[in-house]
Amino acid sequence: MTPPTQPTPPRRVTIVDVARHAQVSTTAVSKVLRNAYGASPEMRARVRRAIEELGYRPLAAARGLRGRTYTVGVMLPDIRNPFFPEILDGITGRLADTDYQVFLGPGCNGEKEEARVTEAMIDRGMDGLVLVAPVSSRTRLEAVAATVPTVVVGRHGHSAAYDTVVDDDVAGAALVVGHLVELGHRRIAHIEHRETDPTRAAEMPNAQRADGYRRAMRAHGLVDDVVSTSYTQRGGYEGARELLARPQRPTAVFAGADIVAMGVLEALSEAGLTTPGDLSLAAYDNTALAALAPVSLTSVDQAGRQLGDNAARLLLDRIEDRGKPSAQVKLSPTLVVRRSTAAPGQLRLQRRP
Amino acid sequence: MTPPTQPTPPRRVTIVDVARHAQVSTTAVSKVLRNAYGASPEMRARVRRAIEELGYRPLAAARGLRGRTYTVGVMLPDIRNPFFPEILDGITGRLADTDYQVFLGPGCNGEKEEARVTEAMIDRGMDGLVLVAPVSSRTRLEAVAATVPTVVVGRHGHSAAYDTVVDDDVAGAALVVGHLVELGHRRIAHIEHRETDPTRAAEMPNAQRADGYRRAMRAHGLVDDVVSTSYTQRGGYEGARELLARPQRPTAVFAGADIVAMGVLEALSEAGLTTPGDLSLAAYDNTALAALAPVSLTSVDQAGRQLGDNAARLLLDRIEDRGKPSAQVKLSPTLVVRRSTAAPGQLRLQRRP
DNA sequence: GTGAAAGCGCTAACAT
DNA sequence: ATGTTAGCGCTTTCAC
Repeated sequence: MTPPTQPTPPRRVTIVDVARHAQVSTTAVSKVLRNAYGASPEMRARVRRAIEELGYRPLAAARGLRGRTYTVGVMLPDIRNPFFPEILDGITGRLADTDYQVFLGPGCNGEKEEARVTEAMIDRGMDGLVLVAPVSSRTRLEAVAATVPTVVVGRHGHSAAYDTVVDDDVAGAALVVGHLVELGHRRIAHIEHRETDPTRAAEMPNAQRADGYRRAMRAHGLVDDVVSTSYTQRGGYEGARELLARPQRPTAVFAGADIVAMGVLEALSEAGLTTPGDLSLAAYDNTALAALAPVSLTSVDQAGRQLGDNAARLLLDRIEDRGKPSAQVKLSPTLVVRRSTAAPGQLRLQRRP
Repeated sequence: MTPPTQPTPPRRVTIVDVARHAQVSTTAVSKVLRNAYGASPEMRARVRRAIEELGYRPLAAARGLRGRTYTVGVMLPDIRNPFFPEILDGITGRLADTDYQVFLGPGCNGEKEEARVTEAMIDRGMDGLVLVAPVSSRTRLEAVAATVPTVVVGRHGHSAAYDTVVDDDVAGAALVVGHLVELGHRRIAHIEHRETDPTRAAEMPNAQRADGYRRAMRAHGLVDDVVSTSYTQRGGYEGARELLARPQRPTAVFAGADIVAMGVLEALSEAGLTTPGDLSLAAYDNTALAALAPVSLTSVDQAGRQLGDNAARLLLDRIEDRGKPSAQVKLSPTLVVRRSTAAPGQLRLQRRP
C-alpha cells in the first residue's frame, strides 16, 4: 500500500549542509547569518555562496530555541474594521527592510480571546508583540510585556512595562465639534461606545472621544447629549433611533466611529431622512467606508500608518534593549470634510448636484 | 548601570519542571500533552495537576523541532477585502476545538510577496497552510504543497498536490444574469478583472465569472459586453466611465466584485445618475459593503464561512495523512437581491420611498 | 578569526 | 506502563 505520490518531502537543507558545502564550521555559517562579529570577508563570501547554491533558509523555529525567531505578532481586535489595515501597513512597511516577519492573530473579541492569542504568540517564540486597542486589564498587559517586548497601540494610559502609540482622541473629537459649530449647529449629539469596566474605561479611545466631545461642547457653551451604545453598526442604528425619537431632534450627530455612522445612515434611510439635509453626520477613523461615493462621510482621520510605523520602530528598539525606558507617542488627527455635513436647516439640499 | 526594571523575564516553566514536580519522566509529560498511548489514568492525573499548578504551556517552537507546532498559517491576498474575514471565520471556527492556532500572513499582492509569506510560514514550522486566492503559478503552489500540507481556496483547477475549495463562480455569474434578464434587461455589461498571465488565467475566479457571464448571456440570446479593468474601486470607476460613454448605454452592469461596484457608484454619482433608476447594478461577494443602507447592492453571496470550514477540515485531514488523495470541494453561491437592481426604464424610481 | 562542544525544550525510538 | 537516550536545527560559550 504505497501511496501514489511521495508523501515525504525532501529533507530540508540545514546549517550543517551549508557548512559542509562551504567547508567551514556551522558556527561560521551562524555568524554570517546573523551578521555577527568574528568572520572574515572571505569567509562571509564563501558562506553566502554556499547558502545561495543550496537555497538554504534558516528554520526560524529552531533559531528561536536559542536566539530569536525574527517574528513579530500583531493582535487586532477585529479584522473587519477597515481602520486596522492602515496600522498594519505602517508596521509591515517599517519592518520590510529587516529580517523580521509579521504575523497576525485572528480577530479576537474580549479578554479571554486576547489572552489566548497573546499566549499563542508567546508560545511560538515571537520576539515582540504589537497589541492594537486591547481590552485586557492593565495588569494582564503588563504581564505580557514582562514576558516579551510589547507595544500597545490605540490605548491611552502609560506603563513602564510597555511602549504606547496613540492618536489624540480628545483633539479629534474637538475637531468634529468645532467643524459642526462653525457650520452653525448647536444641537450636536454624540453616539459613544459604552465601556463597562470602569478601571480601564479611561484608557480606551472611545472614552477619550466622548470626553473630548463633552469638553468641546462646553467650551463652545453648548449642552452635550450623549447616547451610549457600542462601536458597531447596530450600535449606530439604535443610537440614531433613540435620537430621532427625541421631541427636539439634534441637527447633527457625531458618531464615535465610521461603522457607527453606517448604522445611523440605516436608521435615517428607514425614516426617509437624508444627510446633510435632515441631519449632519460626522464620524471617526476616516476608513474606506467614509470615502464611498454614496456615503461621503465627514470623518476624523487618525494617522493609521504612522501609528503602525511608530509601533514597529519602538518594538524593534525594545527588542534590542529590553531595559530601555518606555516611550509614549501621541499623534494628532485631522478632519476630512465630506458631503455628510452642512449648515443646519438648509432647504433639504440633497446630495445630488 | 543596572536598569531600573528587571529586563530579564523569569525563566519559563519547561517540561522538565513539570516532570520534576510530578515526580515522573519528561516522556510521561510529553505523552500526556499529546494524549499519546502509554500513560495510566493515574499518571495522567498527576501530570495534569502539575501542569496546572505550575501554569505550564509547551513551547510550540520547540515542539516543532521534533513534531508539530500546532500552528496553521493563512495567506490572504488583501486584508481590506471584506469578503476574506468570512473565510477566516470558517477556518478559526473549525479549528477552535483543536490544539491548532491560526496565524495570518500580512496581505500580499503579487507572486513575490506570496513567495515571501509562504516561505516565512514554512520556516516557522507551520503544520499546514491555507492559501486564499493565490496568484502564484501552479508550479509554485505545488512546490509549497510538497513541503507542507496545503489547501488552496478560491482558485479553480485541480492538483494532486493540494486540496481545493471553491465557489461555483460560473453559476454565480449566471444567477446575476438570470436575475437581470428576468427584470427585463437586455443590455447587460460586465466589468471584469483582467488577468495578464494566460496560464493561470482560467483558474482564477474572475475569469470564471466573466466566462459564466458570457455563457449565460448567450444562453439568453443576448450579446455580451465586457469591459476589462481590475477588481478594485478604481477599476470599477474606470469601467463605468467607459460604459457611460457608450452611444448606447447598458441598462444594467454586473460588476465582478462588490468593491468594483463602489467605483461604479462613484462614477454614477459624478454623472448625476443613480441606481436603479438610471442603471441597475449587481456585483459579487455580498460583503458588508453591499448591505450598507446607502449602497444596498444586489450581490452574489459566496458561502465564505463554509469555504473556510471546508478548507480547515481538509487541512487537518491532510496533516494527519499526507498521502491521502487530494480532494476538491465546490460550493454553490446564492443571490441576494437588494435595491440596486430593478426593471429598466422605470420612471426614475429613486431609492427613497 | 575560527571551530568544537554544549544545550535550548521538546518528541521519538528504544529500552526496561 | 514507564524511563533512558538521542537527537531536531540552531546559537552560544569557550577554547584555540
